[in-house]
Parts: sequence; structure tokens; C-alpha cells
Amino acid sequence: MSPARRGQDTRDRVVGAAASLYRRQGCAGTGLAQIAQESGTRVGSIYHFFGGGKDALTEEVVRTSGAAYGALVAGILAEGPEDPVEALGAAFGRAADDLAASGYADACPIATIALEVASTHEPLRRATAEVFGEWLVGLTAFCRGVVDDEAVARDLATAVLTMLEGAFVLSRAARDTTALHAAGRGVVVLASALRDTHAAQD
Amino acid sequence: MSPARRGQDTRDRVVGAAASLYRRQGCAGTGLAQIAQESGTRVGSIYHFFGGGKDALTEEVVRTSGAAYGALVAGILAEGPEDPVEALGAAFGRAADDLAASGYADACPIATIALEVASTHEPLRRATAEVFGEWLVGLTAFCRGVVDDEAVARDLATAVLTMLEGAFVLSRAARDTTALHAAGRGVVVLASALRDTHAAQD
DNA sequence: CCCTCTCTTGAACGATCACTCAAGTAGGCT
DNA sequence: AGCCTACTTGAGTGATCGTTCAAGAGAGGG
Repeated sequence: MSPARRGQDTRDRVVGAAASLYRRQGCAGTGLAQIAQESGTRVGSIYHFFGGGKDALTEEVVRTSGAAYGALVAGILAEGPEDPVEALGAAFGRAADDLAASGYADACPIATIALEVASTHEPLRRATAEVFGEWLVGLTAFCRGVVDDEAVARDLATAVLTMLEGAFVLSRAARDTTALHAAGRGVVVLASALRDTHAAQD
Repeated sequence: MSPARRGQDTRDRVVGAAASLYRRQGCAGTGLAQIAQESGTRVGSIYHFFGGGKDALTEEVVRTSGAAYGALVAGILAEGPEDPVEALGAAFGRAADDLAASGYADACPIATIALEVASTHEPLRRATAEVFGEWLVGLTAFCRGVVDDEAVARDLATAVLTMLEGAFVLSRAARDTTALHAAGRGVVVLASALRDTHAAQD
């Protein structure tokens, strides 16, 4: 096996292990030694791939898992019920199932990092903001299927994302999916109300 | 001044400094040395008051600032517009103002801790869950002013809290209050819709 | 075959981590 | 006055933090 291939594998394993650990215990609570052990390599190898040190690795984790989670949610919405309002509600149910199945660990991959770095590390804060921004672009496009008006759709998308993020916080803390299911019902009511008022204005 | 009084002062300053630092940079990212320096004492004094070490201090921070923030929100809602739906919306505007005024640091005092400890420290996880639970009790009571049905009020309260928590995450990451304002508009639409459908069922 | 380049390895750096402890200080009480 | 208790102080514990580096391993191209 070529060194380049071996290296790419190691690099991917490091990013994957870091993403998994960050999601469970945050960035500050995860040491490079633990990341190295979890990915079956040594700390020195991490520095071979990430000359910028832990910060560079963390930024790559944010962007990589941010893109992956955005694609995951987009897929769930696309494969869900045909009615976009019902699809939004079903997505919260799916999120609840996945969260419980993972022992209440696999929620938003970057929320913990975002809160940790928001006031302490400007480059990482920007990275998390950009990921959230990209999610909002995709969600807004989907919400255009509920309400045609761009501004209203963006408001709905923002509300949906806040409810998902907040419900992840509450559900992980409580170790039950009540908050996620309540948020899902709220999303359906909110989206339906916006669709109705929008239709009434046509 | 009596030793007991001096001690109580020191203890309060330690809890206050820890709460402030935790809110900005999380629990794992805050060292006891920094807490001691910020509160004008020494690490040894922290251990005099908190024999259980950092965990004991953290639990007190969670319960203390959890209760304080619950009272703060309750006060804002009570002093807000008479219409409870408008009061909920206004509270999000107030949260946005406060967040921006603090340099996007003072959001939820326990959200970062909750995410950090949810999968790593069971006693602290329970503490955060209990704080969220108490907030939900108060919020549900307030939402009874919107919808009389207990279950619907609790759903609304849960949705409101998830939107506040999620909007704090997005707004701190983006360093702007767009998400909080959008969430506030969403809360008004959601609460209004629930009030209308509930009234129609009477 | 040997050189090169990529990647791995293991040891070491100073700093900081949570934590401990013995000695010192000072007000309250008898 | 003298003791007691509460609190402070500063030094020190081993462990782990992020980071660095020199040396080794191993496949590809000449």
C-alpha cells in the first residue's frame, strides 16, 4: 500500500475519531492522546497531517461533520413524506429515534463545539457559523415548499433549526426524547400556520 | 468581619466567577486556577468550600445560575406585554438585546455545561436536566395563559424553550441576533396558532 | 539498488490540570 | 487572656495538556 493511501486512511480515521469524541464530550474535554488512541495512531501522526495542531484538526472536524450532517438531514427530508410539513415533523421523530439509539450521544455534531468556541476562538467560531449558515440555506430552500415567500421561508427554516438544536440540548440532558417530539409537533403547527396565512394572502 | 461572613463572600464570589467563566468557555475549558484568580482567592480556598472538588462546584453553579436564570425569565415575562403571546415574543427580543450587549457571551448559563456533561458525567447531567425541568414547569404555567389545556401548554412551553436554547446557539455562533428574532417571530406564530385552535375547540 | 518522499514512532518539552496539605491568620466565645 | 473554629496561604503532588523533534520504516521512481 502506498504511503499516500495509508496516510489518507489515517487522516480520515483521525478526523472521524475526533468528530465522534467531540460530539460526546466537547472539544476542550477531548485530548489529542485520546483521539490518537481512538483512531489507532500516535499523536505525532496527527501533527503530520495537521500542522496547525488541534485547532486545525478541530476546524476540519467542524467543516467535515457539518457537511455530512447537512447532507444527512437533507436526505431524511427528501425521503420523508411528500407533504413538506409532514416531512419536517417526521424528521424530528427520526432525530429522536437516532438519538435514543445512540445512547443520547449522537445529536448535533457541532453544537457543543459552537458553544465552547463562540467567545474564545474566533476562527473556529466563524467555521461553526458558516456551517449553520449553509444548513440554513438548504433548509430555507426546503421550506420554500411550504411558503413561497423567501423571507418567510427563511424565518421558518431558522425556527426549525433552533427547535432542532434546542431540543437536542434538552433531550440529551434529560435522556429522553420528549423535547424532540414536542418540538416536532411545534414545527408542524408552526409550518402549517405559516402555510395557511400565506395561502390566505394569495 | 466574622470569618463566616468573609467565607460566605468568598464562596459566593467563587460560584459567581465560575458561572461567568463556564458560560463563556464551558466547564472543561475552565481551570480552577482561572476561577480562583477571577474571584480573587486561591485554589486552596475553593477546596475549603467545595470538598467535592470541581464537580461539586460545577453542580452548585448549575443549580444556582439555573435558578437565577429561571427567575430572570419569569420576571421578564411578568413585566412584559399583558398579552402572554406578545410577552413571549418580547422576551426573545429582550434576550437578543442582552446577548448583543454582553458581546454575545451571556446566553443560557447552563447549555454549554449540559452538552459537555450529558454523556460524560451522570450526576451533573441529572443536575442540568432538573434545572431544565424546573424551567419547563414555570414556562408551562405561563403558557396556560395562552392555552388552557395542560398538555398543549406543556408542548408549547417545551417548544418555546427549545427555540430559545437553539437560537442562543445560532446567535452566539453567528454573532448576530437574527436567529433570536426569527425564533421570537416563530414563537408568536406558534402560540397564536395554538390559542386559535384551542379556542375553536371550546 | 538507492534515493526520495510520506508517514510512523517514541521520547521529550514546558505548561497547566485537579487536587492535597501543613502552616498561618484572625475573629468569636468563655 | 487563651482557645476554637473558620478561613487563607503557598508550596507541592502526579497526571495530562498541546506541541516538537529526531530517527526509523517503507513503498515508488530513477
